Amino acid sequence: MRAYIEDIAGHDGQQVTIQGWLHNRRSSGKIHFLILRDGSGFIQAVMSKAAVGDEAFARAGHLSQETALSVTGTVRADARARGGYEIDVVALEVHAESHDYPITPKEHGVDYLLDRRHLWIRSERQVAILRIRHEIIDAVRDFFNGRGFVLCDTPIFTPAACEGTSTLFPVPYFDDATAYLTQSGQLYNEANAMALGRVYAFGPTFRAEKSKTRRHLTEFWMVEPEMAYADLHDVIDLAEGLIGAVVARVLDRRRKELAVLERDVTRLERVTPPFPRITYDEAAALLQEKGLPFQYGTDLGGTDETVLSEHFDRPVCVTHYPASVKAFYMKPDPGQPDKALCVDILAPEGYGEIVGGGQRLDDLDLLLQRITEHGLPQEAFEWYLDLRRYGSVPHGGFGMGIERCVAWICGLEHVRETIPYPRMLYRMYP
RNA sequence: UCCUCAGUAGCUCAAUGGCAGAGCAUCCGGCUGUUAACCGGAGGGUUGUAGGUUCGAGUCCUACCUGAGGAGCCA
Repeated sequence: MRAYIEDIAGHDGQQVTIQGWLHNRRSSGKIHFLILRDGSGFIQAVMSKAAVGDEAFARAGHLSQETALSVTGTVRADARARGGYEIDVVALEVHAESHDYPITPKEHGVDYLLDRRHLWIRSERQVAILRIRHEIIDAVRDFFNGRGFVLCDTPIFTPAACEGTSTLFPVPYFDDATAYLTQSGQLYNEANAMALGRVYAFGPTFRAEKSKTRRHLTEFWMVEPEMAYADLHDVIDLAEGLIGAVVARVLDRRRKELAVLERDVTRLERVTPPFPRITYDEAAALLQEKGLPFQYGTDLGGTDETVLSEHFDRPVCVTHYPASVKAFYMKPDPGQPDKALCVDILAPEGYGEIVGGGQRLDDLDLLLQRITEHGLPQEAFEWYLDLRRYGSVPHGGFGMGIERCVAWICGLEHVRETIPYPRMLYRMYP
């Protein structure tokens, strides 16, 4: 009977066939220990010379790392085994050999591993990370789908460097036209929300910034919800609920993977709403109190984010940034027009910004004024301005970066391990 | 674009300016409970590239290349 390693506990005492690859092998004269992996897990198969005969035993002694094989044997609970079960081998079939597999069970450098990312993802640690990534994405979808949000994706090709701030990737688009890879579905999301009420987009995002830090990729995934008839508090409540639900889901279903990563789960167990909410002014005071060379009125830098997020034991919501450091479409606070109704959520343990969003500017005249102030071409935004001409309502939303979220929940040093094939400033292979 | 660090065997790393080394991987042999198994043996080198200093350079100097971390930048 074919069985997957993740289901092995349900086959105790039965004879099963595992189809997979040889992860590692140890040998002790008349007994081989074969560590198998099949994508769903890892398990130790025990092959004794007495059980399979001299010839088959000798052959198994030469199997190399990542040989594709099927192993048939009896499942047996064993306290000595990691995972609690082993397989006593009665037969072994090799499907394809593997010679000189480059990733040995010893240490390797980052550059070496990234050049072999297509093989690196076979390792136990990388499999754990990618399964947690899957769980996070699944939890995000369930969260929105269960709250009446409609998945409504936004285009990857966009017509112009719309917001005039971040650097975009240009792409030839027939004849003499140039398209740009999206840096955010934000503007289209607002149109979608006016059509469907509550929507979310979930797709890749591209930034051509020459950023070379542990928090940056040139291609990353972002989930962006947007709600009609919503204010800043609704946006913060939603983001808080999402983060709480995602962390709870991973803690509930991916304990094993977190253990592989040696993640301190007590730090994650504390991540329950409500999260602390502070204003930009309060954050600035806190930073100055801690003696950081922070200049009031500017955006928070990487160090500032790290210090702030380490000050709290759960994600912290920072609101009301100066309007001047935020995008043109942010709605100013009626009580203090120089501040924007925006929120950034900083993950704890120094992981920095994972969410950015706020309430959108819904007044036509003020939006026109902002477009002018930012030196943006009004004609490119006519469709966006239409949203204010035909039944404008208070609305808002946010974007959450999946890779930063995965890095935080997994406790990783760098976002490059959070996506199967990271795209970075100087790396596009494999 | 700038700053810092690194580049030596397939991999991870040693080597005071004085014979190019170890562990792992590979191959051969040993071991019936191993957990990155262990023990013994063998093969494996244009020290990133190009110059320079020196009796002598992996080591010091210059330039370049490649990578890493950070800054700037990044709603």
